Amino acid sequence: MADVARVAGVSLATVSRALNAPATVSDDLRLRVQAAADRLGYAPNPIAGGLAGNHTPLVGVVVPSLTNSFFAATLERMTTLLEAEGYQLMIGHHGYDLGREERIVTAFAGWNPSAIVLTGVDHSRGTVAALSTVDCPVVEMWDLDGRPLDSLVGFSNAEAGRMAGRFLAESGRRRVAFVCSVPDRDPRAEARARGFAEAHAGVTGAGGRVEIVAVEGRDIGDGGIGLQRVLERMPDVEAIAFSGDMLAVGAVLEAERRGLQVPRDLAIVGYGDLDIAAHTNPPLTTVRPPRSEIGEVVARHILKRLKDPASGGETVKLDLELVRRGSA
Amino acid sequence: MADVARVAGVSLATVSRALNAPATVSDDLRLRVQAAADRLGYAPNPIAGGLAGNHTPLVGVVVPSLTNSFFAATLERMTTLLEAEGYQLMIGHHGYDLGREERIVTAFAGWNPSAIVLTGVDHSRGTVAALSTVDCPVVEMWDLDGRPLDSLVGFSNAEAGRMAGRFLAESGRRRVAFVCSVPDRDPRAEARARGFAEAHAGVTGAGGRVEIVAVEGRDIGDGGIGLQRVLERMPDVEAIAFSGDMLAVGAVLEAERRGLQVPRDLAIVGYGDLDIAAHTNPPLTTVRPPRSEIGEVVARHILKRLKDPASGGETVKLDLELVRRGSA
DNA sequence: CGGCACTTTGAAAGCGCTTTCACCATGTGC
DNA sequence: GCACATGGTGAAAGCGCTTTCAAAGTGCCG
Repeated sequence: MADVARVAGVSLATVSRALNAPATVSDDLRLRVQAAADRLGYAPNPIAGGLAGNHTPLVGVVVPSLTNSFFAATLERMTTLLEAEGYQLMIGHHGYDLGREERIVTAFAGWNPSAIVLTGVDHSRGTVAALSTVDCPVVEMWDLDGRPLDSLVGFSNAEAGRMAGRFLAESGRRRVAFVCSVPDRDPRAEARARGFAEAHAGVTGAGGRVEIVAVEGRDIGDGGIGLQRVLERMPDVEAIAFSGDMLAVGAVLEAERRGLQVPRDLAIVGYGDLDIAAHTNPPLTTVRPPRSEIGEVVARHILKRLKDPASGGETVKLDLELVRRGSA
Repeated sequence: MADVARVAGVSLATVSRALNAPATVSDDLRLRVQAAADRLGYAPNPIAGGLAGNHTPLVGVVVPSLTNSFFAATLERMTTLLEAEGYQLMIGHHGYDLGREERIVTAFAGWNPSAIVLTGVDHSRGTVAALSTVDCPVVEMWDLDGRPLDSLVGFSNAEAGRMAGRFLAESGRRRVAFVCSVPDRDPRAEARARGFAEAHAGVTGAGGRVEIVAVEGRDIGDGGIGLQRVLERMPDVEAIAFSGDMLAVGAVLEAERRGLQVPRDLAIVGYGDLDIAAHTNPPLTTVRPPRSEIGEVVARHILKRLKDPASGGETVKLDLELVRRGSA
């Protein structure tokens, strides 16, 4: 930076101002400093900047899992937008372990990041404490059913379930089931299950029956297990919704093995709209969560709040979409 | 840190040494400093540390895509191991665009990271230049067919193809095909295709015939297209290998639609061992790349080199595995 | 018992920026 | 024409740590 100052014939302070707060400097100087910086190929040192100022151009993001394509899509979009504005993403994952989340957030806090993004609204006391030591926007994402710390961008899992329940009820299915994976009692899947039952009952009233069945995993193989369990309890089931597409795909395959024709004998609805959903036989009807939309809205929201520090926390509710394909 | 020094009754320099280079300080002092730090809940400021010293506890990782479950598995394992040692991961993705890779690496370099991890061995001149300005280990991963900049952890894509080709030849399939997706002329898929043809010819000699067929996408739907194209050119084909599991799954579904029985009428081999591979009907025989093993080895390698700066670059070749299931 | 090498510790100089504060040169109102 | 507000600029003090260098303390040898 000293070189730039020398070449432009100004002081260090002016270079800093010209580059970071163009409005506070005369046009003439700004141009001269810009030219000098370009000529010398000057790249600001973000570490020094972070030490002297309050914030580093880092955004800490913590997700439960990187291999989950939902969060991956969110992260991908978020990285792209934030990178373009000069921010780097620090990413951590905790596998739904609030203790690990706390450790990650504490580590992030030490970096004085420009923003911190969390997944979900359930956090340990320690996480909240760590967050309060760092003065930056905090955005929670994905969940909507809870009290936000600051900003919140998400959708309602209950609504995802309701969409499926309402749709099946309105297309005439009276005897239905919801297969819910319960690895570590996933509250999101449970919210979808509740929403499903509630909406179906809301439409069919006393004429309908809803069975909720649990399976232990969320892999494709567990879908077949779920189908079998439903059939044991409710042999004349007309439609099944699943807490995830992988389960639903497994159920489509298992139904085929059993000679059940989808959707004639049995309608199947998934959740997630994974790539594979469009390519089963028949293709899967599913509820699509706004995966990359979340990433986009979170990134834009962070950028807005950083540009205008006066703006405060805000809750953004994004919509889900029922993607109708062949299976229901 | 000043507080810790006061409580422990030593100077700032001693606190710094006691915490970062325990060997250079007497046991007595180290314990006193540790106790004081614990009591005060002192957490070192990584930004100040980075500015004063040479390196920040950051590791920059650039992958082509976050939504690709191969890289996601690698990242997940790598994050876990590195996080446990106090490092944070900065993650960028470039979508196979070398220009974006260069921009990401340049940005990473400004952070004086402890290590930089790249995917593949093809990089722009500018990327290499940016890398040379930062004094830290550089690890390339996934590819092995190329000249490493420093360290390299990967496997041979050609070998992946060879495994499939050898396996099909040895199980008696003489008339075979390889369906290769060519989005942006993926050199990895092409290496697998070459390896496949070479190994098959190596076993069958003049008695065999190999057809290589291109498809434009890599989604599940493209597999059916690939199968159709092979059938047009080689109606009596006995086995087909695919450059990816999604294609292979699509082919399994398409074969079923056409009344071809897998593997009796047609053997199918995939590549990738995605979750879904184990759950098609029949389950997919596929070549499994060492996804999370790469992440693990890269992380351990970085840790080793950081602990012992004398140790230099190194190339680690990881093995693939042919997972035999029902489809071949 | 003096002198030497070696170990252990502290003082202080930065690392590359941001930001406060003081300063100077303008323009404005009376 | 003078006091005053206004806008633009520079000097210098850190931000919280690491590391060099010198000093002090320790043990060993002749």
